[in-house]
Amino acid sequence: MTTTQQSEKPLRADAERNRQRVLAAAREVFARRGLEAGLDEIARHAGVGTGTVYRRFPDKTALVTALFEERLDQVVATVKEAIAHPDPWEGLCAALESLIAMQIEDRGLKDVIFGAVGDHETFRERRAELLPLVQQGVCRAIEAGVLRPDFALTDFAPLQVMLTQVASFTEAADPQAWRRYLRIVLDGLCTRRDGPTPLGHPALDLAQLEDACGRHLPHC
Amino acid sequence: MTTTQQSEKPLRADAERNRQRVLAAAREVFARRGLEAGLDEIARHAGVGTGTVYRRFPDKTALVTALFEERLDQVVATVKEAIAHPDPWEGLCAALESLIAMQIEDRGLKDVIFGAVGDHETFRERRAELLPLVQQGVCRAIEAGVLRPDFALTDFAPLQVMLTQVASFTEAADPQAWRRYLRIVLDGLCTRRDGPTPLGHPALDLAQLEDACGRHLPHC
DNA sequence: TCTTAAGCGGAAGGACTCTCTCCGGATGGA
DNA sequence: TCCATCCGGAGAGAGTCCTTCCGCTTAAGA
Repeated sequence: MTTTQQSEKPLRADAERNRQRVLAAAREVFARRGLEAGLDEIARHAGVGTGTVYRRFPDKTALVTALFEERLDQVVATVKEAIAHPDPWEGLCAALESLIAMQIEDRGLKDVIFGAVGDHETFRERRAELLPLVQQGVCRAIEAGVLRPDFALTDFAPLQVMLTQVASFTEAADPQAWRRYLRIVLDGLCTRRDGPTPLGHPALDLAQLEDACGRHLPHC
Repeated sequence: MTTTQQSEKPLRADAERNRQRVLAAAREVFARRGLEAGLDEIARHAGVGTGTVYRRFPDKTALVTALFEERLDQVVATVKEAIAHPDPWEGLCAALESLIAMQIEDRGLKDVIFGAVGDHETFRERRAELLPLVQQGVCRAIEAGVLRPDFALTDFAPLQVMLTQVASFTEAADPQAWRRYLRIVLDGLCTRRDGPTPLGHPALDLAQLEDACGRHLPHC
C-alpha cells in the first residue's frame, strides 16, 4: 500500500498491525505537538516499543515522510478548491482560512509546509505547487479590485505564520479565537471598507488572556 | 547602584568590573536570543567563567530580574508616552508599534512581558500597569470612531504575539519587514477605509521568502 | 612588601532531552 | 513443530542547560 512496502514481500500479520498502529499514533502525536515530538512518545502512544518504530521506519524522517506525503496532496487539493470559488475575495479568504485551519489541526503539517524536512524531494515539489495556486488567487482578487493591489504573493506565508502563532497562543483559552484575528487581518487586506466586518468570534476575557500568557512560554 | 548591592560592602574593583561585563553581555545575548539563552553563552560573551556569573547572581532568574526591572519601567513609560499622542488613532498605532519594536529589538524583553518569569512580583506589577494604559488608548480611539468598536482590550496581546512572530520569521531576510504586516493589521483595525493605506515597506521577494522559511524551523 | 580575603576560570556533576541500536525472548505461519 | 521474523524496552551516545566546586590568582589594606 504505502510507499515503503511497494514490492517487498508482505509483513507478518502482527508486524503490519503494529506498523499501522505506529502510523496512527504518529499522526495523532505529530498533530498535537508538531514534529518536535519524540519517537518515544509515539511508540508509547502506539503501545509498542521504540525498537518497533525503528524497525519499520529507518529514522524519524522516514516516518514523517510516510505520513505527510499524501497529506500534502490533500492540502494542495483543498487550496485549489478554495481558490476556485466563483467570488475572488471569498476564494482567497477560504484559501487562507483553510490553510490555517489545517495547520492548526495538525502542527506537524505546519512544520512540513514550512520546510522542517527541507531537503526532501516530494515535500519540496508539493510546496512548489502551492505557490502558483495562491498566485492565481491573488492576481484574480487584485484584478477584481477586492484585494489591496499592494498585496504580494510573498505575503501569504507570513500571514500564515502570524495566524498559526496567534492560534497556538490562544488555543488553550479558546480553540477558535484565531478566527477573530483572521477576520481582522482580512479586513486589512481588502481594498476598502465602509465599516468593520463582523469578527464572528468573541474576544478573550481577562482570565483567558492571563491563561494564554501563562502557557505561552516555559516558565523560568 | 543596583538592587542586589544596595547596602552591602562594595565589591572589589575587578569583581565590580566583571559584574558589569556580565550584565552587558546578558543584555546583548538575551536581546538576541531571548531568555532561552544559556548562562554559559553569556559568560563566554562576557569573557568570564560561568562561576563568575553565579557568584554575582545566585541563579538565572536573579540575573534576568536585575536586567529587566528597569527595562520594564522604560516599556511602561514608552507606551504611556505613545498613548498620550493628541490623535487617538496615532496614539494607539504608536503604542502597538513601539511595543512590538521593543520586543523585536530585545527578545528577552518579549519573554519577560509575556510572563516567562511568571512568579516574580515586580514583573507582575509592571505588566499590570500596562493594561489600564492600553485600555485608555483603546477606549479613546473607539469613542473617537477611529478604532473598530468590536476591538477589545484583550486583543492587544494576541496582536503582539502575531507581529513579533512574523518579525522573527522575516527578520533574517529583511529586519524591517514586520512593519508591512503591522500596517496590514492596522488597516484591519480602523473603522473604515476608502482604500489601502501605504504599507511603507516592500514585500519580500521569492528568494527572501525561501530564506525565511529555511531558517524558521530546525531542520530534521 | 606581605598577607589574605575575595575573586577567578572552567571542569565536572546532575538532570534532563532525543535519536537510534541491540539483544534475549516471544510468536506467526508453513 | 520449528525458525525466520518480530517484539519490548534497556541503554548507548550525543546533546542540552543549570549549578557547584576547587585550586589558583589577585586586589588592596597594613
